[in-house]
Amino acid sequence: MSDNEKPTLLIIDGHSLAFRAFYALPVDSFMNREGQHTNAIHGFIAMLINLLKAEKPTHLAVAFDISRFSFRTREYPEYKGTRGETPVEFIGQIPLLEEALKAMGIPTVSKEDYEADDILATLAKEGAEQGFHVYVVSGDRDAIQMIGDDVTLLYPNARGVSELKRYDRDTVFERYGIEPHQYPDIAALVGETSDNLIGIDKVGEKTAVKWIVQYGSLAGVLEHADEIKGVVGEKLREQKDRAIRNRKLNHLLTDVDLPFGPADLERQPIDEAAVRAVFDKLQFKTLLERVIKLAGEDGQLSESDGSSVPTAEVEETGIPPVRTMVDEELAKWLDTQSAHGTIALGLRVETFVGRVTGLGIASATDSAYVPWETDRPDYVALENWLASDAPKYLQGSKQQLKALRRSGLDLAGIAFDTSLAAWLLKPAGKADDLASQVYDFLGERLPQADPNQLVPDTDAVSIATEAWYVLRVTEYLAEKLAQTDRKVLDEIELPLVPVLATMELDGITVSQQILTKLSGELTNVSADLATRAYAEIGREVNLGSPKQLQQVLFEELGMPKTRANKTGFSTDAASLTDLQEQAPHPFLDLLLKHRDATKLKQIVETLEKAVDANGRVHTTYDQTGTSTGRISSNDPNLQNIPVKTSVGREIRSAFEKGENFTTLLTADYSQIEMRIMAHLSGDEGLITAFNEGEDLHRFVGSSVFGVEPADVTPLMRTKVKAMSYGLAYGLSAFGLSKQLRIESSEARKLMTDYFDRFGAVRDYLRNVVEQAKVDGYTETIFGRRRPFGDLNSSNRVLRENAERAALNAPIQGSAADILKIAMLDVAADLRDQQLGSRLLLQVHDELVFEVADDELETLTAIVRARMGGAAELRVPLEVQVGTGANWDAAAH
DNA sequence: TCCGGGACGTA
DNA sequence: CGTACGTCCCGGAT
Repeated sequence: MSDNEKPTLLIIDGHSLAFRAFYALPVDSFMNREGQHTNAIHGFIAMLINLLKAEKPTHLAVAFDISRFSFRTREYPEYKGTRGETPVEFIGQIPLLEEALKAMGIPTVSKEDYEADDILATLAKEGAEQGFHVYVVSGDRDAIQMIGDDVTLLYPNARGVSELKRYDRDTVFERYGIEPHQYPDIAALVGETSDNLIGIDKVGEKTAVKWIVQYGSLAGVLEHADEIKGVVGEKLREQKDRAIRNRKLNHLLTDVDLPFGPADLERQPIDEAAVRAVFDKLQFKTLLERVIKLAGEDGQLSESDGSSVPTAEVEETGIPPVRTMVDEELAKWLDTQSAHGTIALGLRVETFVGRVTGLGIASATDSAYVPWETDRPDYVALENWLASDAPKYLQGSKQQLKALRRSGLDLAGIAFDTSLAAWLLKPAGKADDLASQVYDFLGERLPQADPNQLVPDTDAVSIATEAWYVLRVTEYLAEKLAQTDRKVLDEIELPLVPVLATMELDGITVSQQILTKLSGELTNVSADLATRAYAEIGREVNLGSPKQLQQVLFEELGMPKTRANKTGFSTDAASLTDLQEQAPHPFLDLLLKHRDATKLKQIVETLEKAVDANGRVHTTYDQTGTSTGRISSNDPNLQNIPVKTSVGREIRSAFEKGENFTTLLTADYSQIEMRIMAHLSGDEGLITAFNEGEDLHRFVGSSVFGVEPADVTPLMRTKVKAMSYGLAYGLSAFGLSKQLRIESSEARKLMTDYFDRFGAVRDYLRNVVEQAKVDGYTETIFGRRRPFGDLNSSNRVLRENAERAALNAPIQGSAADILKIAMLDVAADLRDQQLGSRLLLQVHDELVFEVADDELETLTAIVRARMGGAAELRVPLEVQVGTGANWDAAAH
């Protein structure tokens, strides 16, 4: 029997969810005419509606604790003793909630002397045995032990209750590295503050997991307690009774005697009259509509289709009514509204807990809601339309494309994205969601509709109405966008969306083994360095606290003051290095090394957490993350993986080729920004340097210092290199002198000599800023604009900051454009030639590929041709290619 | 729990 | 007194 044929049992820990809702929603905004607070009830029911829509359970129940006393408090009176008094506003909400649930036909269950979690555990076990797929909703971590092949836990995120996270065996393994049934063993060792259960001192999650993996269970750990070395071992032996007690208490009973079993919990029709009465008493008007509508959709209510918005609203705003459609009606509607796929429609994908639950599709005059259920045969027309080139307008298309792909659907024909367009118009600051765009651009209010919202504080409009708003925002933005930016949107940004989405979904293999080894080593190294550092100053400080370090360095050790910052004096690496010269002290060196080790340790540990069940790490690229046109990478950031030090390169070596691939291939542009400067400035000297010079910096050095290339010393080369790179950032003589640690007079002379030889570069850089002052924006080679407001500011700091940014923008931005074009061209070749090799990473001037068997030669040729030919400049674009089994080995 | 600042990794 | 990012930790405010 496949999972989607199985009956679904949804069971909820009522108290824990109501309590979360209570803290998530403002108490004062929810009160009925009798002065009864209702925020917890409102939040709970809103969440419940979402769950019913998303999971479509066939059976369900809500379990409640009867009191805060149970067999556990009898055995251990301190159990849950840290919990304060129940807030007075919460009192009275639970009975009302139970009343509302009863009216909705939802069974509630509780039992004297037991906690709700015991009831859930019993029902979960019975349900799984009887062929159900069970969803347990609980905010108690002990519920993890219930998870199994047929039991999924939905757990509210730490951040309030706005999202539920799905935990199955795989996610538990990813998160903790153990099987769900082992979780109570971990918790017993670590302790659980919210239950007032104290664990073994010095034992955190990491240690507990290590032990349990090694010895299999808590019993195994205790058996081998004598073998465990160090302070933790002693603590374990001293305090093992705590773990034993904790384990006894956190074990959930699975044999509670209940008056009914899972099969008796079939969903019942709602009692509409009773629901109206209770909801009226609670003054839940919008929730009432949603409950009635939901019952209608599920066929649990005969009348009221509830699927169209009130006509009054239509007259006020011009929003077309939403029609819910499937099957032939949908097929026909799609064909008509899109005029056989020639007219663009607004599209919006509704998701809940990462799954597609519905689609909103809109034309200017009509909108449709399509509930999404897997395995429906009649979506062929919809699937064809989605996968076709028929134009669609979206907001935030990449995320929705990914959701569709995960649900087995493909999406093509992305013809506009209001997020990308708004970013091109104004590339600074954070990207706006649809509601903000509707407000900012149209001046209308769109009730927030976060698809993952567990407790929406307002009623969302239909996803179909959102799709209609996407069309309207598109209309506004399309008119605002400059011709040049429109071209960038159409030819670069929009086609890049599916390329980035694929890269994100593919991910890259990262070796857990290497990371684990590194993290162990770095932990030891940093602990050792810390101990030695403490010895030097005779006390322990938090080496990660700049404030405490200031105390040590400038007050206790009386060192000379460094560069000032807002909190006192800087303790950054440059300042510490300076100090080491002026007032040598062994502490400084140890501190620097400790910083180094802990930083790398953090990076390794962050990466470890990001590895998925398939051993791959998936970043998210932010296409609207920069003001220059670059893309940024986050969660985790794979664009700042260390490379400069040897330990850094070890981290890089953990990035490996995938199992069915022969090698990784990296390709990067050499000196792309300098080449762009040569192109844009037209400086003959620099152009010659690129066309003839084997070693650019040697060539430039010979010119600046007036010696033969062969006579350029390493020192001269270093100076010229720093000068050249600094140019594109607006480096000053002062900055150059500091970086090279030379006199400012020498730095000034270096700059003068440089510009004597490469005068057109100076003229260009000046001209960029002058032109930007007139135009109010800069422009890249491909027409990407970046507006500047502060170039004529009377505030010198603001103005000069803007000047440097303006000077850099066309250079960094053009380089970004070029790599994006290269990515598109390479991706097109890979697709057209049906190759198995895949583009995995982008790091501003570098691409990383995974090479399929027998494709190395073909891919190398494609990469060289496409990257080298991405732009026609007055200097060649040089591409360096390297291969190897891991990212470090593939570097050249 | 949130937020700014400091520090530091990358191109 | 060098551009563009993201993430971690700390510490003070909430």
